[in-house]
Amino acid sequence: MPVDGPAQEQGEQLTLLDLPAPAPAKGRRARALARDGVHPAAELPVARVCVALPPAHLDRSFEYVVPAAMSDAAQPGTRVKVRFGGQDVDGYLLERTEHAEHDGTLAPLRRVVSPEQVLTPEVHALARAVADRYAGTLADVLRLAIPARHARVEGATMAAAAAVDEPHGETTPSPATAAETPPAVPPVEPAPALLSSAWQPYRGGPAFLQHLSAGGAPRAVLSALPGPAGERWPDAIAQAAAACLAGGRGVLVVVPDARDVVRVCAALDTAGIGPWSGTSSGGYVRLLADDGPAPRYRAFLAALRGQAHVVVGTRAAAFAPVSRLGLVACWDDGDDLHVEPRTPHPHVREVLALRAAQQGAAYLLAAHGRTVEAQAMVERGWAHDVAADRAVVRARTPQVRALTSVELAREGAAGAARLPGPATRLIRERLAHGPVLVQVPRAGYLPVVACDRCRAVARCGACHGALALGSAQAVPQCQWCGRLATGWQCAECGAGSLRSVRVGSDRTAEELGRAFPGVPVRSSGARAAAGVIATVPDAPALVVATTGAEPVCEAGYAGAVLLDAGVGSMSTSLSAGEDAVRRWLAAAALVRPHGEGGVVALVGDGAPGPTQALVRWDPAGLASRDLVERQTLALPPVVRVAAITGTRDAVQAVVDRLELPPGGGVLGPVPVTGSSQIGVARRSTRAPAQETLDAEVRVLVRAPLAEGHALVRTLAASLAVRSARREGGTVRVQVDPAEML
DNA sequence: TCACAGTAACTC
DNA sequence: AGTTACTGTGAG
Repeated sequence: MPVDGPAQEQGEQLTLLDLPAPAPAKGRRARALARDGVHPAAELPVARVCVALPPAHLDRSFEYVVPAAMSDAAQPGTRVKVRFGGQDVDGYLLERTEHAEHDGTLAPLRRVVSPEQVLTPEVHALARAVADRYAGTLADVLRLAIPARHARVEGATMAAAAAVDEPHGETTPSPATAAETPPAVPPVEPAPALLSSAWQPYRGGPAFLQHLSAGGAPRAVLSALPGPAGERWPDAIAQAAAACLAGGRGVLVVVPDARDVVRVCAALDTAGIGPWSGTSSGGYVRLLADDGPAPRYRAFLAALRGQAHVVVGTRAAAFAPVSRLGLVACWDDGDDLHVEPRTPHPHVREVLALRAAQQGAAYLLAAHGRTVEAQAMVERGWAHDVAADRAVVRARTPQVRALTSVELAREGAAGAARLPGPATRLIRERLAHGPVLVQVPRAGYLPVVACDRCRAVARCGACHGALALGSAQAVPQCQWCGRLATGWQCAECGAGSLRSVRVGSDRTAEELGRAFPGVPVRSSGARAAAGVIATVPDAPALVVATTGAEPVCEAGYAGAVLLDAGVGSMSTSLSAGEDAVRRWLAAAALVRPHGEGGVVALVGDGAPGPTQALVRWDPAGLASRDLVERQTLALPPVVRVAAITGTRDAVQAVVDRLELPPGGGVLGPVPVTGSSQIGVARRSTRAPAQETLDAEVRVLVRAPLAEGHALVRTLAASLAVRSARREGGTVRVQVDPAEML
């Protein structure tokens, strides 16, 4: 490989001899470089490079001369090292051109880091579109899209890759032709019985698959049904993948977490699509940050080289280079794990939508619940609503009962208990037939503690953080600064004793153990002793789980109890109702159908809309009503909104420069309180009291959807000015902010 | 007069 | 971001 050795030394020399750059005419450039010993590549001597630096005003390409010695290796999409502003920086070679647009002297590329073309033209276009959609930079998005290089993995798989791509031992692939005509994905013939069984119950389901395998680009929002093994959502996705492969195209599946990746991979196995073996071509790879750098890069390369035809992964996998992409699929788009925590915070649902449009791929959004954004896609006519008839829904789902305080009034005092009589009786009855799931909305043990006399929430005397009580603790501890609240006194009334106002999952498990002696109790959750449990056997047991950590029971739970319905469904967040329904449905979908005795009880006073949506198993109806409301209130997703959060002066400066499009407007600034301030407190060392409450404000800017591009463009421009001028303070921008108000 | 810091501008 | 060029003040 002539990439690392002589080429690098030549680069070093060049910089030493480089001229101060007094903007000579283009003809002189070649002569100057030749005098310095650089021979520009005979063909396409100019490289356009994206430098991997964060500042917003650097979000454009820079041109470099390609030395002849690097010409073969310096292909579009490779990682390169370039001299930029007096230092060596990493970058991506975007394009080779004949002539430079830049008037000054071009510096030479210093080094081609590896000949691997990790940035494909498709992913480049996607990353650009995502940056433009989210007021971010290409460099920021590429940081999310392309995993860190792992040289050993690259080296180890190089020979094998060459062998697969070029059976006759040609080690220098011709990238130009490879990009234009990617290797065809050989059609896979799945077992016919499995081809579409999971799609049969849905109106328009078989048609979607047919369209897909015929090479079309249908778009669907699927209301997933609970079902027997082989017909659950992972099977539906696997069968769609099989249909796509049958048409000779590749597949990308993005799910919220690693557990879902495992489920989809298992379903792919049963659908006749095995894991990529590493030696041959075909099969799926899993692409997760959780797997660590080496396996992750290995999977990335397998997809890049067209060896693996299916990629299953978590949010960053939305950018995976799948050759001949025919289908992008996302499971449960309402899960906030689909929002990238790093700037510019793109959402998988939107990334995949941009990608499907750019690459002519089919689009599948599948979930038990329904987000307003998905509903908007349906009502806008962009995607088909693929759902089962009401009769099928009723046959497949458990009976749902809402045990609200009205329902329980005749129970008297016992009705107000956290686990009222009817719920206890339901659990006892269902335990005779199998495991019963108990969903609790919060982890831990007595997570919120209040004054015993006046019921004010107990807060830390030093920093005002919320107090919590761990299971082995007698003294509550501050969740912000960690101090033990010994000798606590209520700031409101001066009383000295505490009580719990919300009860967590650990405590629930204890209480249930006492209420049902002899019944095994298992706890599942990130903070449970056994962690998150994947599956439980079909045997009588109480399974206590926090939301999102519900184990699957292959035979289905005999019943489920969803506790504290009011906790999640009545917050001030815009999507609180939708989120609550999504969590409830996730648990209820694990329960046997009504015909087999499956019953679900929702305990507590949830908001009426979400409660009805669960009882009627109609999340789309709720989403549709929410969408109407958003329309009348001019709220997203009917309008484009961006939240600008940070120190007051900095936010103000950014807002003042905006050239709002017609119909656009500014809301705020308002002081920020609550969770986003906790983040600040955690980051800014100790002594949070002063700094934390220091003027953090939030401004919301909005514009009609048709002006969304203009809004984001002016926002990006203002941020570019901010970074160029090095304005002080902090500013965070989030387009489509999840939490509002 | 030189020194050094604060700052403005640029990076192919 | 990081580097360099260029103002402006200060002590000698």
